[in-house]
Amino acid sequence: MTGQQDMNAKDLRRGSSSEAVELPEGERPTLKTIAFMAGLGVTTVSRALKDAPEIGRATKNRVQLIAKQIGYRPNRAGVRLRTGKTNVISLVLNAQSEIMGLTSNMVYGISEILSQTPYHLTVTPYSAENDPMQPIRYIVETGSADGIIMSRTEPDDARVRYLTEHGIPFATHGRTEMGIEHPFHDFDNEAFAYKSARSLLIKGRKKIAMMAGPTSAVTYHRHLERGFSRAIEEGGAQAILVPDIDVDTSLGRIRDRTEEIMSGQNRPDGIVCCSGSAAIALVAGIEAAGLKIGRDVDLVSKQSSDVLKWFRPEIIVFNEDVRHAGRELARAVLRRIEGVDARELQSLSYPDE
Amino acid sequence: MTGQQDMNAKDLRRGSSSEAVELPEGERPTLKTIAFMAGLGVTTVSRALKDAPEIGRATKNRVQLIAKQIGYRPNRAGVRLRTGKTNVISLVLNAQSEIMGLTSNMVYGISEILSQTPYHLTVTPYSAENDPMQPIRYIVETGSADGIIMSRTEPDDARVRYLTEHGIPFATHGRTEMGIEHPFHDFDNEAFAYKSARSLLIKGRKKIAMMAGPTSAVTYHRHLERGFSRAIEEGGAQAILVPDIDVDTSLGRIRDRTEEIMSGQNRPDGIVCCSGSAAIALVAGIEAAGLKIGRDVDLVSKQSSDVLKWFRPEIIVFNEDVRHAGRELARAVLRRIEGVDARELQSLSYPDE
DNA sequence: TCCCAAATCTGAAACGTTACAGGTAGGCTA
DNA sequence: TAGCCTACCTGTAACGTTTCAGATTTGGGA
Repeated sequence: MTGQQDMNAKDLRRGSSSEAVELPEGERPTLKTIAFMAGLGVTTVSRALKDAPEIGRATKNRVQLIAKQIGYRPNRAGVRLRTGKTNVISLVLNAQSEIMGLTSNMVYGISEILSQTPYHLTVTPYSAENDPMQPIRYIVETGSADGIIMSRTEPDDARVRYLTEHGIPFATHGRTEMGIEHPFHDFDNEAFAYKSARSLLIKGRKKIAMMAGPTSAVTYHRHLERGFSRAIEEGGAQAILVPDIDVDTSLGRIRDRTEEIMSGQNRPDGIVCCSGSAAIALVAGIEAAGLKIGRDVDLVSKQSSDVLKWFRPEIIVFNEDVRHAGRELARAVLRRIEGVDARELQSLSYPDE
Repeated sequence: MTGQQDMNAKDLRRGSSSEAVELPEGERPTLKTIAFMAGLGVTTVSRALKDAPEIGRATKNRVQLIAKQIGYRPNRAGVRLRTGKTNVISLVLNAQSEIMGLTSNMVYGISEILSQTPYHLTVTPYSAENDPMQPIRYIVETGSADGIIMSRTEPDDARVRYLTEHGIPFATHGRTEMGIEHPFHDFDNEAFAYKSARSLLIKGRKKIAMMAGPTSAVTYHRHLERGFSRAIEEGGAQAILVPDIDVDTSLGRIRDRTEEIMSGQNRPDGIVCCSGSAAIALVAGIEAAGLKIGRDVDLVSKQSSDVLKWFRPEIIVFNEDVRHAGRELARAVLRRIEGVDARELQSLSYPDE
């Protein structure tokens, strides 16, 4: 009864004030729309929708029902302006380093998780010429995301330091070595390199080379080297160093350089490669040198799509599930935003044959 | 002089009113900050920053200088709330159809253009199980983007119709056939199929098959068929139909099916393929059937990364520059948002050997 | 001298949301 | 009966921007 009277009183009050509230408006419904329909104040509606304790059970149910019925969705700009919360996760990527499907799978993995939340995903690539800090600084200065996911993590990563200092939630694809605990997901490249080298040793290969990550700059390069060296030492084999090409090198250059090396004196009889597309260029170089995979040399590669599986001649392949990495990273930033301790948001995935 | 006096008067007035404006605030500068510094009203500052005609030259210069000095950037939420303009372009993608680097290159191409504008890029993948309309509807209903870029365009595309009716700017990767003029960028798949088939005919191939786009659903499938048929007819060759596999088929299935076909009676001696990764699976199938590329059968493929260039055995390759497509599409939506006529925003790119 | 127009500038209101600081009604205690 | 607590609800202000409807000043013409 009282409620009903209130509502009428309110209608009148509203109607007489400047703007008349038309109910079946073609516009998007707002809190005001619901408030009018329910005969309540917008404050109450706002609280009812987020299950605040000071609102009665019955009212909550009624408000939530109306909201669902008319398809209410909070206006992001309103929320963002008022609270500063953007509901955006930003993926910061290096535009150069595209290891066959890496970016796409990462994006899809992240989206899988975000699609069940109010979060949107924005993608911010930066080119190699630019400072990797630039997009990060932009996001922080303009407050354009609640959390950041980034790759190409370095042992001493300026971005990690900066974001930690500013208290911005983030997760990295790859680990750091700077004594700062932060959320990450990493593929166990040490295990991959170890297993890869082992599989070559088992085939009787004795002079083994590795095509690693962007030299030393990126942390996983160190992991690869660690696993690789361990296997080499254990197997009493010889490591052949090829420091002048890495995953970032153009495929043409990789092919040419491989041909050179494979035509040289001390050529490897086994190669560990950590990128699917580079592997294809390697094969081209090897064959250009007149050698045959499986006979003169064996090749093990990591891949992040399943293309290499069908590649002939046969390459031993370990899979890195980047989509899974995307899911893990998304989950990690979200939970970090919720305040979960960074140490609980660190995960590793293992090479899968 | 007068200016100076005004400023003092204003400072005083402000200072005495409720909120004291502290200058060296650690917060992000807003219009109010500039207004205070310049001794002007926020309205004037807002107008001065966008070169409105009713503001004096001197004032504009002064305001713009201050803005630059203190690194002012408009608050997106404020603008969005007030004007409804999001400064967001949304890329809507099918998560399944990853034709080797397509997504990444598209994203990078778009970003290249957007990075010089106030626009951000959000990515919204949808899975094959879901209705392709769903993300589109979401964007329109929540007003979460000023423009949309989408791929997998169909001859009669519900999304195109919906967006056109709602007056939302968009650009498609691929053409429609529904009599609606809209911005698009397309790779000339007809020319590609024609040239590809021609190159096989020139090698003396007479029974030619094609691995086309997702059957008939997507427009470019028709273009491929048109170009293909034309070449076949002109060359008096025989087209071998393989309707049960297409680019969306899993690589494993493509390989197996290819082996079947190539082991059969009426096997093709030339194949046109429109996806790089599918080509690799094709080769696997061909070799599994005991045949040799270059001797028993020739293969022409489209590719969107340069991986196939180094693939052995040698495949004839035409390049589709998806990054360029991304740039074109981004430019198209932006100009469409500015109100440019759709017919001026339609472009085609040609196969490049 | 007065009036008008042009050139500049102005405050208030509004977009949709949440936080703050209450307000009211009803029931319970003393 | 008074006083107080609890449960529930409320209006106002604020986030930063742009739009609206003026306000003020200046210069010039009559």
